[in-house]
Amino acid sequence: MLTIGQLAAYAGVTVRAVRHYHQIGLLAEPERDASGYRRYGAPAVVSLIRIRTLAGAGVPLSQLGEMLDADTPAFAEGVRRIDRRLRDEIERLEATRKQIAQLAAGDRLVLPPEVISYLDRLRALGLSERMVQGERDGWILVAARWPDHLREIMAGKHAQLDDPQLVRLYRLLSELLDGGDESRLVEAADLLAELARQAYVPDETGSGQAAPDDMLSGLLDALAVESSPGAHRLLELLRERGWASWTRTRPQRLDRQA
Amino acid sequence: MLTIGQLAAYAGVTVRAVRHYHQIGLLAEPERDASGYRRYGAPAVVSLIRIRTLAGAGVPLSQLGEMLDADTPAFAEGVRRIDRRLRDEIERLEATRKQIAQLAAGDRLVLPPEVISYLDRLRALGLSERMVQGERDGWILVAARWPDHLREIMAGKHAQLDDPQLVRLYRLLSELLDGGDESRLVEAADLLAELARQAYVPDETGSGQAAPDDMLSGLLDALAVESSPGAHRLLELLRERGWASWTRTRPQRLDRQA
DNA sequence: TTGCTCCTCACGTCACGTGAGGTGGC
DNA sequence: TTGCTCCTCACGTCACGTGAGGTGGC
Repeated sequence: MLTIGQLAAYAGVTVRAVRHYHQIGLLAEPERDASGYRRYGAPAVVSLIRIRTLAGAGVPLSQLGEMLDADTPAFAEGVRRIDRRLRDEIERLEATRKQIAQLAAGDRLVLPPEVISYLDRLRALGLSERMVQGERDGWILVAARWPDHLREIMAGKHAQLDDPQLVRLYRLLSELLDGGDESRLVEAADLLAELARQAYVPDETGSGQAAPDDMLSGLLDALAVESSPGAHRLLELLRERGWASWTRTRPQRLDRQA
Repeated sequence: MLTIGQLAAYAGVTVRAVRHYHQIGLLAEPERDASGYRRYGAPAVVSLIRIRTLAGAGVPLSQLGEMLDADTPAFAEGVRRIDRRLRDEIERLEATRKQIAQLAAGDRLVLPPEVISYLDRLRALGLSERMVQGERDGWILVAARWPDHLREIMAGKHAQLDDPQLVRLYRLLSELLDGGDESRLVEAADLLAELARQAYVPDETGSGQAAPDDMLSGLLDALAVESSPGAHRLLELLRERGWASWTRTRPQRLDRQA
């Protein structure tokens, strides 16, 4: 017969863990010897190993009792569910490995060269430093969240700068950020509405569905609205022109005014 | 600027988690707006994503602060350590998947056929039912702990039954379990010592180093000593014949008397 | 006799979850 | 006005860890 220490060592757990399983009723309390010590037989070892195997697979102890009591088909179904979760968890850890590697390779989140050159191009177009910093913040967020998609998204962004209408819009937004007057606001709103009307947007990122645009654009919009004084007014003007909500219909456009 | 809810949603965490990171000083408290609401900028998003990436890799929050503050080489070293742990964890989960599959495939720990046939052979040799049940318990333990090695170990065990000396030993131990007299004990001890002297043991399992023999034999010894009245006496007799400790020197032998 | 194992409370820990009770924004 | 978000305590949870104080086995 085994003491609790021998049992625990054999199953690779602590003595405290075994006592815990007794406490919550997962493992049956064995007989005691003359000194009040618990004495275990072979079946206890088997039970404990089954408990550890399932718990090691991530099954909560509270659900584990049911599984052990389940009949064969129910048990098999439980095993399938556990196996799916294990596969998901392994996938998650593989993805985490890549992310961690990116953290190290990216020299602690300095932006990749394609973003740097993009920002340089914006500067060369005469946009204000404030506008460029807003852009920079946005791209840091994208790089942190979707490092794998950054390259293709940037390719689209670079191509976009070849469109004179968009360049004009950027310049307007930049001036507005620096406190441009009402006439600029109206011009920007007209341009925005026109671009929206042309359905210019779908190809704008050059990446189609690559990035989860909704959340990102919502985020950047939120950052933009609070940081620029004219943003609320611009939104109003846009509404007058028939675009109830910029974020929902054309999320990529107003990101640019951060 | 972002509210705590937007920040949390973007990083894929709960609002409570963000507050928790503030509480323990992992994430800097941002400015508050007129209503006392926390307002976050882009850098907070980046910090939060880094925290989540590392925490998702299993780094304890208490160590995470150091990592974020570390300089580049120290950070790189930390990343390597994390990556090793991630690989280990993935390996562990893969192994767990196999174990779980065994649990289901083994129809809830019914013994595999090669063990059943082995036990049948023991019965055919005239061993008592008590002896066979002891063997059964032992093999259940082996099957639960080293399912992958069971097949090769059993092959060795089957071969072993072709040795008349070992069969003789088994019969003696079986009789002793059922209350055999002193003369049987002496005979068994002589036979054990002789088998040990012949260095018969190293090939006994037929599997070399396949199973972690020490722990298993220690366990089975413990189960055996308590369950059979003659075990202590047999150990004494064995000591008289120059075998100070059966478990240490020839662990495979006395397993058989369970 | 010393050191190790065992026993039972019972509080601590880690990373949040979950109301409790109240205020602010659309 | 209603519903949703935000705020601060503060207790709860999960799976044990960790002494506290005492007894038993070699």
